[in-house]
Amino acid sequence: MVSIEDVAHRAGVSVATVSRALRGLPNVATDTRLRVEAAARDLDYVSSPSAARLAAGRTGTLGLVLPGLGTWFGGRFMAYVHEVWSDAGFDPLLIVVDDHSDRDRFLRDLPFRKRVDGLLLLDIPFGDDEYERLAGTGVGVVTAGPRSAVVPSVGIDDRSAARSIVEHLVELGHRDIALLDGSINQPFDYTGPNERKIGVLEALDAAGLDLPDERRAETDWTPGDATVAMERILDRCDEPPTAVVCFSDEIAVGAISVLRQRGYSVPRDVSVTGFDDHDLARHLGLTTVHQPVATVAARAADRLVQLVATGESEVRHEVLPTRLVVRESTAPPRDRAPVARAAASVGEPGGAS
Amino acid sequence: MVSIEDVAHRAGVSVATVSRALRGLPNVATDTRLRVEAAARDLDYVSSPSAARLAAGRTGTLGLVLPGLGTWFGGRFMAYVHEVWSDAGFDPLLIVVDDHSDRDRFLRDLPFRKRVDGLLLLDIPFGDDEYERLAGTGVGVVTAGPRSAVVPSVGIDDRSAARSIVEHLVELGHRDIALLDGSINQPFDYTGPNERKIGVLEALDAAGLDLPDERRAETDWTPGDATVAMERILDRCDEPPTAVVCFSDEIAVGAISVLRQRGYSVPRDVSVTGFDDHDLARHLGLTTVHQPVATVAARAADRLVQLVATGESEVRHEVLPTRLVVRESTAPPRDRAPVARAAASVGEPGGAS
DNA sequence: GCCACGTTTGCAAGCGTTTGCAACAGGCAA
DNA sequence: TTGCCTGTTGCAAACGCTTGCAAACGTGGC
Repeated sequence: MVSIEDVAHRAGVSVATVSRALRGLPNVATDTRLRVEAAARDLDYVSSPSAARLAAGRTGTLGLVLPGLGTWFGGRFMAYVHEVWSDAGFDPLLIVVDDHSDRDRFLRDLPFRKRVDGLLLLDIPFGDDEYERLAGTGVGVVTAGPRSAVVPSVGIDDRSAARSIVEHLVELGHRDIALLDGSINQPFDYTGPNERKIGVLEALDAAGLDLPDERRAETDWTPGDATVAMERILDRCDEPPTAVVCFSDEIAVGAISVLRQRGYSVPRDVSVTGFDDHDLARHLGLTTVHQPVATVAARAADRLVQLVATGESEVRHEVLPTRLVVRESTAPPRDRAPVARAAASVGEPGGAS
Repeated sequence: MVSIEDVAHRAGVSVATVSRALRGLPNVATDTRLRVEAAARDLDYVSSPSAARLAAGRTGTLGLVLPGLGTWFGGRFMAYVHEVWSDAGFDPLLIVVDDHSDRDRFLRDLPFRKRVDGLLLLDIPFGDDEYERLAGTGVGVVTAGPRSAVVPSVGIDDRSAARSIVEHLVELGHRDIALLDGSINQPFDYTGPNERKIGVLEALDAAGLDLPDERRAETDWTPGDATVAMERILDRCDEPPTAVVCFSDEIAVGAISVLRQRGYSVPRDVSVTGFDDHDLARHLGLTTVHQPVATVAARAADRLVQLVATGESEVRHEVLPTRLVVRESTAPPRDRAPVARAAASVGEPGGAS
């Protein structure tokens, strides 16, 4: 293994100079730099991150703390963050905080100590004192989603986004609206979903509508579980709802599949809305709220890089716009004639009744 | 920052003993170990990975080289690998090799040197000499997908999986089969897709069918591009195909959306098949091939861990089973009556004509 | 021709571990 | 009692870099 010392010998300078030259520090004469670079190239030298990190006292690593990569959103977010961080010369360290015990352990053990220079917390809310505890370890902290007084954040306005979905349905004339919440089995109230819930309730309230318990069910964010939840709602209601609000596009797909199996046509009998604007949503004709995952992720990632680099400490909150995207899964409710409970149209993928 | 030395003082032993005790090495007396552990706990000590790595000459990191995290498959794969590796105490390092220039640069610069102990190559095929070059850097190498004589691998039999899809269509009576290939804009022939192509051609051949150019188009694996490809096929063919084979479920969704927009009913007018068994495939009623992403990823990840730990060098190839999953997007072709070119049924998400 | 000054370079002390080797303590057989 | 062996421990040398400080080296102004 060729080390910095070998390069120093070959270039006829000290290791200190090699270090400075190769990292592009300013106080190196141009011809020296050239000579060093040539030597490094000749020897095919690559520097050892471990050694550099130890010596410099930085980890060159940033932590991304998120609730699982299983969802479309989580995977996407991680991809964008990765890109920004690698470009900035940081290695990402993934920390999955999936349930309550994960969260407790995370907070108790602070498992990122000596491993990261900064932390990006996605959608996992903490109390102010908990943020203090995290920041108290000396790492920079930025959140994507949760807003608090102590750490900067980047996010969307989940509440008003959710409101706009419901308003859309109300405008179409819906009054019997059901909610497929995403929170069961979840460690805690993820900020986003929680805000969405509030938004939905606000909008319903403003329209003079209510949300009886039987028109509401919780899911674990997977389409599979969404089918169970949708079935529960249908089983419990005398009249099916005319519209179903879902907290993610994936949930919406599950809901739609159940509705169709039961012989309801979407959107003729029941309108369904999603949330996210999943890659497939457009091709499935799903009415949803577009949220700029790429931008949120990139901005948050970048903010953390800046914070770590400059040590700036301004607690600024960035809110990125969402956009209601109306597609074919929503329509005015039709007159409440008895629903034709035909068998699901087998052989029709996502097929209509 | 509390260091190993502080712990040593507190426990009244040398740093060497602390190091050994905390790592669970055998040659430490039980009561010493206990004393050390207590001291470490009292001081809230965590060891510095950088220092440990430098001293031990290992990086504690494994590299995952893949073509992007954008697809469902990529994201999923990465998630499972991450889980296995963190449990084994390794940090994953993601290296995205997205196109030809990425690949060249990867091979030229070997950017993982001094950064990883091993490399897991997903679906990016190299020549034997290139594998030699990679392994020549001293890191362990395992592939997921490509098979070669020099490195161990884990994968599926893409070829026979693709064959089974086509056989299914042939059995249903289809003779005009189109192919939505996934390879345009791709850096190179990803192993999987390439094998799938061969499988499709083999099966068509065996059935005495051919695949004229106009019934074949390439996509970049996104549903959006799949729509373009599907349109191209429809525009070029006098008669539309009665079945469309797609190289991923995401491509299939794009294809279906175009078909429906053009007024074809799936599967009544055209059958469509996917590949992967995407989370949503079930709820979309998509006929596809299930491939065990979780198992492939976990096995491959684990194989690399073993290889790095033990230095074993057996080149074994593991092939995991796939399974044809017939759902509602395929059916026998209907008689070739002129197709009713009705307008797309607006308001029907993925709606049938 | 001298001095002060800015630029470039080298010296050497870390950074916090791991690990080969030697030392040491007891226990046991001779 | 002595010697040997096993099981524990400590010493100290790496590991390969970064960086504060001081020295060396011009340079231009006087």
